[in-house]
Amino acid sequence: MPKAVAKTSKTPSRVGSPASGRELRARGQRTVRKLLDAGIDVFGTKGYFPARVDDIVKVAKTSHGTFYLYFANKEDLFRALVLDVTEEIGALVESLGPLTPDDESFEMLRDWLGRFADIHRHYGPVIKAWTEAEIDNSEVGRIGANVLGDFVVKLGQRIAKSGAVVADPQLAALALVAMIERSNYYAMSGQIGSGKNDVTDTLAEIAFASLFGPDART
Amino acid sequence: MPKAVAKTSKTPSRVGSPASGRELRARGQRTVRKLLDAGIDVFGTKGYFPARVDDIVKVAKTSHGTFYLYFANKEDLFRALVLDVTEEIGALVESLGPLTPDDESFEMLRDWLGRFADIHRHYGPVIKAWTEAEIDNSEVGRIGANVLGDFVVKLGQRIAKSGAVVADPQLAALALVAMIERSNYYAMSGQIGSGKNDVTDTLAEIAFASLFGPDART
Amino acid sequence: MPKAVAKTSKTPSRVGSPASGRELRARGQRTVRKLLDAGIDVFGTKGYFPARVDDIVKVAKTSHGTFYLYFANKEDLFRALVLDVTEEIGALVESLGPLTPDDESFEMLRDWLGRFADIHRHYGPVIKAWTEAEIDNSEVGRIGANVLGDFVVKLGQRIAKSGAVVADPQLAALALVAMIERSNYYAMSGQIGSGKNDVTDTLAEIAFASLFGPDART
Amino acid sequence: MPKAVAKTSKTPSRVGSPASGRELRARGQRTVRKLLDAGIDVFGTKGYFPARVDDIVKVAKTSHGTFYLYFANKEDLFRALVLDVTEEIGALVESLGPLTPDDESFEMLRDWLGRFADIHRHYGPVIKAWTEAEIDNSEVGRIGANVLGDFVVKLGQRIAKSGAVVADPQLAALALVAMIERSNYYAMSGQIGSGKNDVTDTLAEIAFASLFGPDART
DNA sequence: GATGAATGAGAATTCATTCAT
DNA sequence: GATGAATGAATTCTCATTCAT
Repeated sequence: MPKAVAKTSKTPSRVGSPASGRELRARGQRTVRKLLDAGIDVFGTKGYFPARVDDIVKVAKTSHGTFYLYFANKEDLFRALVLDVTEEIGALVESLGPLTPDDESFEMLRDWLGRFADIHRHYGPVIKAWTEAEIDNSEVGRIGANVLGDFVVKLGQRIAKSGAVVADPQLAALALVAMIERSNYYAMSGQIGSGKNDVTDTLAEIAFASLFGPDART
Repeated sequence: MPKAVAKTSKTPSRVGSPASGRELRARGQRTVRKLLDAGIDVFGTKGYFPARVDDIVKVAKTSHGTFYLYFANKEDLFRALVLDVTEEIGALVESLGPLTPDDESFEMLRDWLGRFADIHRHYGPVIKAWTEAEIDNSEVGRIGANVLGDFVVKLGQRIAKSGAVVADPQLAALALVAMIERSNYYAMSGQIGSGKNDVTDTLAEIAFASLFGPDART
Repeated sequence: MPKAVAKTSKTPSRVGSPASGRELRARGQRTVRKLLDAGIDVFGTKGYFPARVDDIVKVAKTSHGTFYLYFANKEDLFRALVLDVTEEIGALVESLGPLTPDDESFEMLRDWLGRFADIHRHYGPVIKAWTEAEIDNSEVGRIGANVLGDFVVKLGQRIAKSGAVVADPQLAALALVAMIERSNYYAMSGQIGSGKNDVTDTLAEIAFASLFGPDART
Repeated sequence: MPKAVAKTSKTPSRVGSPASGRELRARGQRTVRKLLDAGIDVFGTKGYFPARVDDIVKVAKTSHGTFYLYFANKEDLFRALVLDVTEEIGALVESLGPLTPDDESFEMLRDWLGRFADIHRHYGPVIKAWTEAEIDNSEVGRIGANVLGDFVVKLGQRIAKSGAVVADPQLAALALVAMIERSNYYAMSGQIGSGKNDVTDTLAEIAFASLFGPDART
């Protein structure tokens, strides 16, 4: 079983510019945490653009003034969140093992997809918003693209080495990543009745079958 | 090969509320068309939320006042566009033939995906924005969900009847639809170097292989 | 019984500037009439300021262009209406007979108030709007004030000559005019259940009693 | 003589929706007050419809943003003012004593009318605008009708009990209320040269005489 | 550290008026 | 004479950001 991912409220790796360089005491840390959590909440509920600083502030039960004490603006807070996801997913991607047409590899893939789903469930809102792409022309869009890009490249390599007969491993990887990401998105937004495990199983099944055929695992 | 879909400037099926009920003369029709096309353009360039009525008006080379003569607001114009796509995709979905483990069926599927890609290329911006989900809690989100929903159901039926061994045809269908939609999205937003045909081929390949194995077609 | 007043659709004494000086043929006259009637209607329903040229045009079943063919703007049409009422009321005021503490005079007063009510019923909307006073600093307000002013003066003279014991005949006249005008206004706007005759009777009664006491007519 | 009514700057009973629920500190209260006072001023000067939020804001020496911090829009501020007047007039109406054909009762009535005039002088603009009727179909119109309605009913009861010979006490009350309200209105809008006391005296005189005859008080 | 209040630039919307057919 | 369409100036309203306490 995958080690659960989300340390919901871990103090963020880096905080927005205004506070940068400043050492935060316990109280400050708590406030920042409240704001970040509120961000996940609000971005998830309304989406990136419709989200108002006011909404975040209300959910976090703080004031406007306080918000700008720790973040330069909405995007700044968002960036902080994105960096967190990026890190988590980056680590996950690195951990993807080789693909071979046997049961063991299938299990590995399924577990791995389960961990991906865990991340998605927690940071879903952020991923969704960031998928909304070119946000304000900012770097955020690019970061997102990079993460997915790394994912695609890694999976492409695994496919290439797997001996599976696919015309273009990179493109195949891209299609599979698209499938994995979107399916989890649908699952998260409650558009699917089925639970997480079913979805994960199906994704593993399809990905595996598309490479080695439906009969590769007994 | 299917004749490409988008008659960019076909008269829209339904026009926004303000103009509703009014019979439009040639001139009016031209203006509405200019606005709709400008909408596709601007939504594609900046995304739904950052798009300003002002941008649309500039591209359409009309005045602000004229815009509100035909549409109640940005969302109204967007809805008109969505209805168009919805119609096109709905028709396309209906035309999906049975899936069988032979070359002919594979060709059929690839052609069909090609047509999907055509629609996507033209209405991409709209689909993207609408996929970006429940815009403003409006009905638009729901419409989108329905269209994709129909797609999933139809594909699910085809899979169930195909004799392929999949645990849950509906879930599998959903994953494949997710893959198809997102891959085209990546392709459209230029995040992929490869051309349309490659992407379509790969999608057909994966979808087919996931059902019948990589060796089903000679 | 008073000769009813409203020749609803008589061609207006003077038409708005754009058409001024031009001789109107039958068709034109009909159009002007439709617009004036629509004006009464719309001003009555929504009030002067909230009334839109568009509303008037719709009620009159004409086009925007046509409106401006005959009137310089909303105020111009309104002015035309006001002139009509002004004329009617002016004539009525002139016809007010002497007040004496006898039955005959009471009858006369009641009839006279009945004729006032008739005018009010037909042109009520206009009077109401014009009472809204200083419309756009225009002359319209002043016209209205003048008409009421003439009314007050005339009644003041009648009171002064009547031998009634009132401290200040002019002020008393003003108070009575206020009463008469407003009561009819309430009656017109349907805020009173009672019919026209009751209201007229009551007004006559009060006005008479306030001058000669409740027992003056037996 | 009654102590004049209007504490121009009393804290308003209820504030517009946006601020609702929020507890206002001293500073905020002052701002709301400034806006309300500015409202009275501007509505008085230009009338309800021609008044621009911009005008109010300028008079109040605040910013646009601040206005919308406390009121949803022009109508909202207006409603707040109307509620204030409503309250004041409601209380006044309750305090009207019995009418009897003697000097004391006459004095009472005159004093009472004086207090009415005081309210009218201060809130005149508001009363005027609101009397201008059903503004935007909003509840405001109805509130106004209610207040005047209460007034009419109360006065009607007093008349019925007074033993005066009037055909229909309710209608008579209505006519008198119409007279009182309108006369004060004329007085306020400077259309009358005479001072407040003269007007009040005349109103008392007429009302009294219409019930008991000109000779009821010595 | 924290907060309520204030601000103003930018976006949306309305509507009287003009124009081409 | 009549009309549908176009226009843009004037207004309303929103919301990120700053400020004083």
